[in-house]
Amino acid sequence: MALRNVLQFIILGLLDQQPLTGYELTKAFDSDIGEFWSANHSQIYPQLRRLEQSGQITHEEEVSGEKLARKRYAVTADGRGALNDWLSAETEPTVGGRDEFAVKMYFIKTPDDPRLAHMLAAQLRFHEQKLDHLKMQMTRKFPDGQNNNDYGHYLVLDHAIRRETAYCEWLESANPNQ
Amino acid sequence: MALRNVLQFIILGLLDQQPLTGYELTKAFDSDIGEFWSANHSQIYPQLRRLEQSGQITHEEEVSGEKLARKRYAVTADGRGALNDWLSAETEPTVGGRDEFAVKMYFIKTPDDPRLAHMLAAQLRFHEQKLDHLKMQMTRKFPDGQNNNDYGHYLVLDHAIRRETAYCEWLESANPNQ
DNA sequence: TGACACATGTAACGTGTTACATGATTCG
DNA sequence: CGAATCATGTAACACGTTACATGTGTCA
Repeated sequence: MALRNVLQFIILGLLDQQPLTGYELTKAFDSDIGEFWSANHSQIYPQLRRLEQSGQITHEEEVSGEKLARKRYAVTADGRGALNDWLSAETEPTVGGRDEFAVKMYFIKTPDDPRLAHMLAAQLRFHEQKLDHLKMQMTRKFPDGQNNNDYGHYLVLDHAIRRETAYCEWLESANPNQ
Repeated sequence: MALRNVLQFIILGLLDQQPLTGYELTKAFDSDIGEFWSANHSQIYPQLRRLEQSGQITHEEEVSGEKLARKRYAVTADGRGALNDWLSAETEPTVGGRDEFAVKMYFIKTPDDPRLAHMLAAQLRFHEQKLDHLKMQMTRKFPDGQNNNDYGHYLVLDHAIRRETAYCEWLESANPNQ
């Protein structure tokens, strides 16, 4: 299977919700969507150029202040078509995402390994903190389960919370001193 | 943070368990360890060459039949040192592994979307099957919780099972018709 | 003798990260 | 007026996937 360049579709999807600048797109990958896909501005700007050249997006210059011109991009009919084709296509399930810590654990031979407790504790601190942060976002954005107009957003947050919960439970269960 | 070339350490770790050929290393990434890291032979053979050039591994020629010479690699003292340094170093926690399906879900606006049920069902079939497979491996390799001599192997299997369980539960909960 | 697994390598390309580079706006 | 953020771009490099390429061993 050829590489599909998923980034282009994510950009189309974000621009379909509302027109955005490259800078705003970049920030979007640091929030909710970043839980399951990330990208730097150095990938985004060239991709925007290619999407515009192929007629899937257009931009308007927006001037704020004296000189600063930013480009606000919007999806064209063509782009919306490509987005819907992508959404409707069968999705190759994700297999074996890379996890350096899990691989390190594979090389720990016995529960007595003196490094084990510290390694687990460090990861647990991080993932517990992340879980807290995600739960706060959930209560802030979806108080009392209101999610009918923004279901996808709710789904990925819920997914991330379940993932981090399972990760923490694994880390706790892996500690033989508990 | 510079890219750390994790692959080299995984190879060292696998060779530290027992000497292996490039072909056998390649197969290792299709089994247990493949749940959290994968690599093709086209990455492995060049990496073996580099590891040998830097003195971290050596190889012996092994001839089977008339002509077929395979190279069986083993870790040197240097290599074992590098492996232990890697294992002992702090591990940058994994953030936001890429998941194309989760990203697609982000763009589903409402629970009424006509594509939703089919999308969820297809993923659920896959992940349920995978979960079954993992559970079978677990009972086959660790009947009655015997894992003291192969703890890491047990840990990653357990991790993969928890991950797939959480994934399935998410997919089921995301289906509004249930 | 044909298919399939074993076995090793290189080349081309796509994707992702880090670093380089520049300048404007806002707010204290 | 200095720092932080807004804003856009390119270049170099690292990593990963797919395709190309070749040959042996085993078993039906």
